[in-house]
Parts: sequence; structure tokens; C-alpha cells
Amino acid sequence: MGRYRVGLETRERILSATRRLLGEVGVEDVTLKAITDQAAVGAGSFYNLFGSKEEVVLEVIREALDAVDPDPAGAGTDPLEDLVEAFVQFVTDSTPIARIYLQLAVGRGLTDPLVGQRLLRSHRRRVERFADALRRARPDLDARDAAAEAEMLLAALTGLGLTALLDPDFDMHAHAMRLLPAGEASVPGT
Amino acid sequence: MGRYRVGLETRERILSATRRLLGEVGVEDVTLKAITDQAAVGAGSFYNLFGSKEEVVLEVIREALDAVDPDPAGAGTDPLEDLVEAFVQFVTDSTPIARIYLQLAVGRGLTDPLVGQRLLRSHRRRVERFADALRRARPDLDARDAAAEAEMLLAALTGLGLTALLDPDFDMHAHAMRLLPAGEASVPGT
DNA sequence: TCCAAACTGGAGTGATCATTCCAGAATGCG
DNA sequence: CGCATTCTGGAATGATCACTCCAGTTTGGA
Repeated sequence: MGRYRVGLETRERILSATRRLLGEVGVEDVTLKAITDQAAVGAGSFYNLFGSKEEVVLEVIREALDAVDPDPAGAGTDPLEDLVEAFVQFVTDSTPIARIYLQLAVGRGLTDPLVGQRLLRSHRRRVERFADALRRARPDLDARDAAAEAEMLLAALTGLGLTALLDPDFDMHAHAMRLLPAGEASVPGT
Repeated sequence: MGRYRVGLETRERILSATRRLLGEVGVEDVTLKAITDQAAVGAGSFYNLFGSKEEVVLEVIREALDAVDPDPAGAGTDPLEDLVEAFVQFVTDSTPIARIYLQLAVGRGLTDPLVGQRLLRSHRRRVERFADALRRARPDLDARDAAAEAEMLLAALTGLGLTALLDPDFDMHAHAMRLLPAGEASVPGT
């Protein structure tokens, strides 16, 4: 199954075209013809490199899912502020991928049980990371309260992200900053 | 265009079937056959009553959009608590319609500029209502702060709603109550 | 009771897609 | 070079849909 150089280049062109189209047209409405036209490639070439349309779409979607949480291995060192900042950057800088992510979360996650469960799992993992960061910042915090507050933080970020994607003028950064405790530098706990 | 009684009944059966299917299968994947099968009706009967598949789908979607904000005329009398409670009820009680609403908001709103703008307008109206309620509860609040806080509140509610729709065990009510100023918690009947 | 209008199911139509097939061109290892 | 392997476009295929057509049935006002 050794590939020639031109083949790998074509592969990249197809992935790139799919990435763009998913953000523009949406996961549901993307056609093979649109992809192959955008990539300037015949259908035959496409199927020489990919097994199906779904395969490319899933590949790009996997990118999108991974991009929300760039460092899933990073055990528990990031301060809360960085976690929030990372999410804001994900939405504002990777707009097309963020669009795909949200489309997937809602369009597919709400109707396809498998996608829904996968999303839920990754959501819970993120809640834990936020809760850990919260307790590191405020050691006086009860574990249960930290979890609830983390859930709320993520919910707010998701909601703000949605608004930001709908409204290009929305200043997500400013709003997200309000979620952080004022004057984070020194908050003495008991 | 006078309709017979049986015709009106069939119409209702079709609308009801569409409502159910949109929540289950999703706006994009619903087929005419699924609708007519679910409603136990032939294609001919369907087109005797509706002009197109889109017409029924839009009818149901309009329901969903109206249901988020049950009293758009209600100038400014509802206390904050009621506004939050109404949203929680929308998600937990009208689950299928809430699903449709979110699917529409994200799936279509993110790709179709017209839908996106309509959603944004209704969002801004709701932010205003929340901000008004906030200033009524805490008159010391700056108008700018009230708006920002209202934006946050709605974002958090949307995010929590999304989680609730993905996770049947999620206690949205409990989480939403944390959004209200402490001490204000109303307990309907636990 | 009469009958025009409304209702009915389902076979048929045409459009849109993803996917397959294939013959010829390009690639790069020996 | 030689040549097996990979790449290429695009016509052909078959599946899936929304929608049309129509012959027969039901409805309900006069």
C-alpha cells in the first residue's frame, strides 16, 4: 500500500477542502462533488485514497474534537485561567473547526447515541480538569462545589462560544474573563 | 379550500409525527417516507394537505422557536427566577422541541446566515429581558454590568441545556439554581 | 338522496448522490 | 530504461428521495 508522493499531496488537498467545506456548508450538506471540485480532483482519485466520503468527514471531525482539548494527557498542572483562555482561543482562532465541533455536538450528538456518549465522556473529563484547577486556586473549596462550579464554567463557555460563532462582533474574550475570580493573583483561603 | 374533518385530523397526525421524528432523527435526516409511515398516511394524502416536506418541518420548527420564549410580549415584569425557571422547564419538559431548537440553532444557524441572524435577534431580546430583571433585583447594578451578566446567565443556561439534552441523568434544575443570587432559591416541591 | 369537492394509497418520475469501473498517464525502484 | 504499482478523470451504476398523478372512495351541504 505504499503511496507515491503525488498521492499524499492529493490526500492533503482533499482533507483541506473538506475542512473548509464542513465549516461553510455544514456536516450534513457537504457533497462528494463539492469536495472533489474544491480539491480539483476526480472521483476516481478520491476513492483511490479514501474508502468513503464518511471516512474523510470523520477524519476532519476527529481533528475538531481533539482541538477543543489540545493536551488531554496534561494531568493537572494548568491554572484555571489557561484552561479558559484555551477555550476562547479555540473558538476565536479556529473558527471553522469550532463550527464543526458545535455542529457535531448538537446536530449529531443529539440524535446519534454513540456520538452523544463520546461527547459526554469528553465533557466529563473536561469538567474534572476544571474542577481540579478550581481547587488548586481555592483549596477551601468543597469537592462537590468545585465540580458544580466547573460544570457551570464550561456551560457558560459553551454558551458564549455559540454566541461568538453566531455574532462576529461578539467579544468573547472580554466576557470569558468575567468568569475568572477577580484579582486571581492572591486569594487567600482558609 | 374548505377542508373536511378527516383532512384536518390527518393534518394533525402528520404534524405530530413530524414533531416526534424531528426530535428523534434530527432535522436533516427526516424523510417523507418516515413521516408518512409514522402518520399512517399515503404520499398522496400528504401532498393534499401540505405543499412540501419543508412546509411541515418549518411549521414544527416555528413551534420550537416560539416555545423558548413563551411570552415575548411580556414587557418587563417577570422576576429573574421565573425567566430561569422557564428555560429549565423548556429543556426538561419539552425535550423533543428543545432538541429541535438546539439542532436548528447550531446546525442551521451556523451555516445559514438568515437563520443565524434571526437567532441572534431573538437572543439579544432575551438578553435584554434578563438584564432588566437583574436591575430590578439589584438596582445598584450598572447597566453595562447588567447586560454582561445577563449575557453570561443565558450562555450558562444554554450550555447547561445542551448537557441536559445529552445526559438524561443531568440535574439541570439544581445547576440552574446556582445561577441565582444565594438565598433566593425557590423550592417548588421536592 | 345527490354530487361536487376533498380525501386516499401507492405506483411512477426525475433529480441528486455516493460509489464503481476502467483505460490511460505518471511515478519511482531496480 | 523497464515495468509493476499507483494515480488520474469522468462516464456508468444503482440507491435514495421528494414529489406527481390518478383512479377510486369518502364527506357533508343542499
